[in-house]
Amino acid sequence: MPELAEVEYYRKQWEPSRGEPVARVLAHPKARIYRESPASAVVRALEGRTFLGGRAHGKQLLFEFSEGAWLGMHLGMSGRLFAAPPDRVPEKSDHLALVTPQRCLVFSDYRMFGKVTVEIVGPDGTPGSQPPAEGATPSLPPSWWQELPPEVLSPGFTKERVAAFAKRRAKTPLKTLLLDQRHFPGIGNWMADEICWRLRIDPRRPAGTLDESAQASLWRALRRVSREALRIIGTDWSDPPDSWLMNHRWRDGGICPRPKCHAPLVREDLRGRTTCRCPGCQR
DNA sequence: CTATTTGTTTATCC
DNA sequence: AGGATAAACAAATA
Repeated sequence: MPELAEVEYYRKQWEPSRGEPVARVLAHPKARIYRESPASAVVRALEGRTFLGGRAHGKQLLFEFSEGAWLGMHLGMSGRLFAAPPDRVPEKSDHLALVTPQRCLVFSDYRMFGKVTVEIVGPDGTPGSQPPAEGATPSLPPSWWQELPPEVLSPGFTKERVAAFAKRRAKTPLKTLLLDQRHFPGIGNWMADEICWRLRIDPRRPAGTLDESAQASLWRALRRVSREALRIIGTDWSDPPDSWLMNHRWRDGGICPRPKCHAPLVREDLRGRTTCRCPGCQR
């Protein structure tokens, strides 16, 4: 489910525990989310350390703990984060729970397309199993985090990057292009459809058919949708206004919300993903 | 019982 | 080499 705005919302759910010690870590050893870092390693790395807070980058999450411990996370299709009372009895899909004096921080993911990773990073940024010395400088994030592409709302995300990518993948449908996390981190299925719809461009259109002005429009629409989604959904999961395609895309018989269009929306498969478009205003 | 799902990775072919 | 494509992963919900 989660795209960049939902991921940001989930990140915030653990924030109230900033500064709290992790007394106990509950991890289901057989869960597929531990396919990279075994549950035992996650427990060992986090138990007894202090939770220092989290950050989001597109669909990626990174939580920091004292003494250079970092918990990486991807929510997959069905992952979600929430805070519960500290005496919570874990439910079936609660694959990871961090128990602090005040709360139980839960990662729940019934489909288990999500994953967690854990890494201990030395004060010089090198991965190491030894905790840094007392009074050491704060550790840097793991290298994989530092190598992520520029976020869509960051200065590094330029029109030129978008144009170059569209040119290189000229035959790829625009919607498929937008789902590429190496270039558009955090854009998922509904945001990609929303962006194409705002541009009035058919999501099946080859990316190479966009001229310079359409590429610039793409850059703007992508950033506007991201910014507004973060503001509306990322803060408290409010519903976007009905002027957005999103509120109409899943219902059978949905109608295009664009003023003076109101054509029936079409839902069909595009490269394996359900895609919603308006045949009336998207060309 | 069948179809569907807001995601990523991997294998395979070109 | 790198792009295109389909399948695999897994479980709840309609």
